[in-house]
Amino acid sequence: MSKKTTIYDIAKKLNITAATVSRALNNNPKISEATRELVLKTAAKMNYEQNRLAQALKSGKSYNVGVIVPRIDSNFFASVIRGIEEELYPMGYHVIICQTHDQKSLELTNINSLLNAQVDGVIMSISNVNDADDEAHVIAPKVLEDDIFNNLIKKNVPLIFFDRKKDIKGVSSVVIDDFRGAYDATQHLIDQGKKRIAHLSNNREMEIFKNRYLGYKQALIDNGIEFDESLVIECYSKVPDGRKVTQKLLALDTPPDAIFSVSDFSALGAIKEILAQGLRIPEDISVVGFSNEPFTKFMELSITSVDQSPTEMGRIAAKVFLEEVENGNNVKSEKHVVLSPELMIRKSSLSKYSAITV
Amino acid sequence: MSKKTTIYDIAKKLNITAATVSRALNNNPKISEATRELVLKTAAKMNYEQNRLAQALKSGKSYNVGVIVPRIDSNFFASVIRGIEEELYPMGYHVIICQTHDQKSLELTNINSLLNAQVDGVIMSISNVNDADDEAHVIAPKVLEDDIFNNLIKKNVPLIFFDRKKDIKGVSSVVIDDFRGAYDATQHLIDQGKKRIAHLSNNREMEIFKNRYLGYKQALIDNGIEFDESLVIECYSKVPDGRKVTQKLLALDTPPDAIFSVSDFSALGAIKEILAQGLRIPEDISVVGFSNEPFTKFMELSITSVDQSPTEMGRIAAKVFLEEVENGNNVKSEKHVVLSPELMIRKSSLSKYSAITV
DNA sequence: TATATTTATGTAATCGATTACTTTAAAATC
DNA sequence: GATTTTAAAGTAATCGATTACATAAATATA
Repeated sequence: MSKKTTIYDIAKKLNITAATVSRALNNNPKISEATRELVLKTAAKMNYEQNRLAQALKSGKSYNVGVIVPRIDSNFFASVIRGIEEELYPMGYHVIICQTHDQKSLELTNINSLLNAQVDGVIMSISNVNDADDEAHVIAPKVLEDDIFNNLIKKNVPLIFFDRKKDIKGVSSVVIDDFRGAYDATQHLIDQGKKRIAHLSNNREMEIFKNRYLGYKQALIDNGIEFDESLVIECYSKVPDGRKVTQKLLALDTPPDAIFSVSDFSALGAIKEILAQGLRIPEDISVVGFSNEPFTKFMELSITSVDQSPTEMGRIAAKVFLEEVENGNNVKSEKHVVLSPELMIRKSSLSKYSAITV
Repeated sequence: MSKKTTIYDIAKKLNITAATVSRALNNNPKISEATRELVLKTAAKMNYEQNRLAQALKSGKSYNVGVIVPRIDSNFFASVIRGIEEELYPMGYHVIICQTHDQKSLELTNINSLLNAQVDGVIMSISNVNDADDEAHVIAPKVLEDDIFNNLIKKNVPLIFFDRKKDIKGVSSVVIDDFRGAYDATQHLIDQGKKRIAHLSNNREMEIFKNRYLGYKQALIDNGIEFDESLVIECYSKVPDGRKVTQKLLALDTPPDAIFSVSDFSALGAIKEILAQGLRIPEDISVVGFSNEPFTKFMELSITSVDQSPTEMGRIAAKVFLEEVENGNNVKSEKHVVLSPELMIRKSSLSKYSAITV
């Protein structure tokens, strides 16, 4: 009952060979119109469906693409994935999604596992280095940070970074202009009359966080505001972490009058702490986040944030992948796409009468 | 350079046959310890990696499992997926995630596409019927609602529903006790002194929404409160929709003093509308949501909600799948797991001095 | 020592689809 | 009518791994 029909079944029924059936199904020109129609009709009648595994084995292409993200439970990554899917599904590709939960060890495991599954490419946002990694060392003692990706590159499997990238020869990337996003956010705070702007950063070995830091710094300098290193604190992009470090900032002799965070989640933590201490937002302290997560808009006290057009980012990453696949083994030319960020101005930073973006 | 080593390469190098190599790699007992070690060492040296496509073709198992959800951009579904992954990854399975965005047409497309990819099973939460579906009719004119799943069942591909299920012979499911979750939430509101409790429902052709509705109703009856149909409104599980229908509720001659919503998102919409109209929460109106999305805890005005232990739900769904796979073609015995919900009491419904859960 | 029994390996088919190469038959050309 | 060209279909190898069956070599038993 559940045995699947193969081209051999069709061939037998029609008294022709499997080769002919295959040609008919693949629109091969070397076949008569009559047999093609006959095969097509019979195939439909017999409920034939191509076995993609066999096809994949023969062609060396699995039509599966791996997508590795820190977590899918964030609007940003979910939206990027949606963009990727929108672009790849119509081309016959499937997307295998892997989460690293920001653990390097899982990143390694995932890549090997995808490689093993014969994916035709990997689109990923790299993880923050923050696990003890003991386990990883047991599993793969000698694998260094860069070897993870070299493994992919050696096998000629297209790799595309988005958002959290790394400069690796031959690897393309799609990011937003983080420097500008941070610059604009900081400039906005200055425009609102803020003078002592703190910065919730994150691991600055990662380009996105380094660039946001630099954009923030440059905006201060360009406005003649002294840069104060003590107002820059690193913390994970989580609510409790944001809250914890804000506590420290508020305990300073001269606490900040604004906070620009690299993450909406730590920005939310900051807000909770500020309100808990009985301070007013934005009158006493303004807050700006990054990523434009939906909750920033939902909050009663809506949060100003930098939009990264994630769906667009995903679509473009997918397009770059498709280009590389078509290029095949040709000399791989890196492609680097930089999208423009957009500041969404909301209540958490709007001191005056200006308009709210959304 | 990038040609992958196969067992034939290893065989040639060692002057043995591929069969022997295969046996050595698969821990087949019919082989000498000496050759096994030799093969293993050589394989490692030659960077051998098994081609899963070939293996899949031979065994008829792809070691891919499809997971279909309305959207991944919700903590609930993302957590279920995480649970599934935690259980399946160690067993060598990969998870292909598909989103339907609550469109039946996409549900159909996804299932066919997964079938085509030779997945070993499908774990899914069905979609709400809410698209015009014109496109779907063009693509697959005659496919009726139930045929979608029959297609899977006929091919003997294990299907497991979670959360949003449907009663289909031979199909297992993992859900929470929605009736109880709703009953507990409503009872809680009554305990807080509320007497006129509205209910934001959703398409009650779906079991989960029907059961939540029934639980709500039963709690009223058990407490001697008259059930008022005009206080029950259906709306999509989205913020703007929740807000819209709340507007109607507040415009009633006798507006409600509490709202129990089947969704945290529509609950949030309700809260926005209530506050916008200058009413107080929970003094004037209490609000309880469903799903325990993280934002319900994050809000300054935290939202009472029903937790569905999504990670657990995912793990169990995966386990049920594994059981069915092991059972193979044996008579399939349906398995129906029902998890217990937990009411998380927070500010949005806490009139008195009782304790907040989290 | 001859025979029976293990043990280790080889041979070849299989999973389903594709494709270079060949063959057959029909149509075109001289 | 004989020969060349073209169209359509067949043959068989291939992708990489697995495995039932066959065989050879080593060991145990009589």
